[in-house]
Amino acid sequence: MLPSESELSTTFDASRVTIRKALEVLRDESLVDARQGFGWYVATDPIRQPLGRLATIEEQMASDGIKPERQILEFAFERAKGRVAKVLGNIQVLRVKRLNLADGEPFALVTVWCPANLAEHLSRADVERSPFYELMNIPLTGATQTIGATLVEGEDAALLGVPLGSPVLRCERITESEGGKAVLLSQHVFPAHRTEFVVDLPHAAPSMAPSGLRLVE
Amino acid sequence: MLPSESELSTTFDASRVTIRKALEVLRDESLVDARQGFGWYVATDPIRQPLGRLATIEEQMASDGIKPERQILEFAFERAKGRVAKVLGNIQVLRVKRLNLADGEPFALVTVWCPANLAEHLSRADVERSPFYELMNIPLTGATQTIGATLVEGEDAALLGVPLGSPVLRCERITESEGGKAVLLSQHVFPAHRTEFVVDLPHAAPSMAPSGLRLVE
DNA sequence: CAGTGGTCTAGACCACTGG
DNA sequence: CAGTGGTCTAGACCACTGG
Repeated sequence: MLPSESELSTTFDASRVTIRKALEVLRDESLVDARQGFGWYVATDPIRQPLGRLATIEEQMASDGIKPERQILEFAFERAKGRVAKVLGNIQVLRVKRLNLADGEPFALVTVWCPANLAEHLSRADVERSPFYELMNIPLTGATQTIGATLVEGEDAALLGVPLGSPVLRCERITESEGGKAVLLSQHVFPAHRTEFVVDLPHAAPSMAPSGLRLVE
Repeated sequence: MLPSESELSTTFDASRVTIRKALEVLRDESLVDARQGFGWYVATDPIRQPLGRLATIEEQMASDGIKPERQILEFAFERAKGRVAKVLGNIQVLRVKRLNLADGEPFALVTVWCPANLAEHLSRADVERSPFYELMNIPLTGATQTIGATLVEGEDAALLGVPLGSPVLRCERITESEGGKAVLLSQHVFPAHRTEFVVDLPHAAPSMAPSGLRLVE
């Protein structure tokens, strides 16, 4: 259950009309629902539930008062090759390369590959506005992620605003849909001086952005 | 134009908020639209007006009982170069390469370039579903087109289903917005055995698909 | 019964359009 | 500049849920 509209009104210092407007937006997205005389409650939405509810690095940032931003660097449909073809199959994919910013500072360089047939509805503005896993029209059931460290190479250094050869965390995540089918492959590069992982779960952290990642200082 | 919200409010003896709610329902149905400081008006798809009203090759086909289809081959944001940079400027552009089909048979190979800032709202599905000029959020005021003939090269032959070295019509169109600013560059390749141009206008045919083009037999 | 969401009102301030 | 839509507020009445 959510707090009542009146409570939310006082909590957020907004009129009840404005609170309702916000709630109705969420209802349009099937995230919440209401019954007259009963109240608002979280909707049991099968699609986004599994992954969407979990804390992402960006939600963490938001709750810390840090403003997360995305900046799309590349957005292209192309044929999968190499590692991507191995994971997603030898098919057409959408590749999105983006820079994640925290308070205007780059903190992650992310490339996401998605089978083209699952990405045809996506615009460049879509992926700039929302995390990828909020945009998928299929249920995401889990993900596995590997974490490593390397020295930053080439243009990645410039994009992240760190010297060439700086240490970075390098992650790969494979996100799966029902039946264990891989539907997203992503690679993430984090400057090591700004970020560290906090891994405290035995099972893989199932969110698009590493849920165990934390900004330091 | 509709009466203003205030007028409607007094006319129907309802508060402005209620009037707005009703209008927003109609807007969701694309029946009306509004511009701040201007007013509410019946939605006649003003975007598509200037060019969209003109007969396109696809409308001609439809009226002939031929089923037009588009098949997107490439959809990528990239830096303009060469001819594209010369026409649109040295900027990021969206490049879309597509195959146009008539009753399942390829009849045109089209590449369209559009400045990225005018294309951020477009998905691959969008450009597959609709002609480009219906998707632009700015008024299109005109276009100039050149028509030539060459021999088909490389993969274009396979895509069009014609032998290597077959004759093709090769067109380039520059579509402009207000102030004569070029906002679309497109190149079209038509197998000569299936198509011919019918040019009967002194001024350039201002539609995305050549309005003077006709399928033969 | 007290508390809830559903609906509505009158009024306000703002950014914006067009003359 | 007066008029517009976009957004917000404080307050009201109602039908409804659940104890």
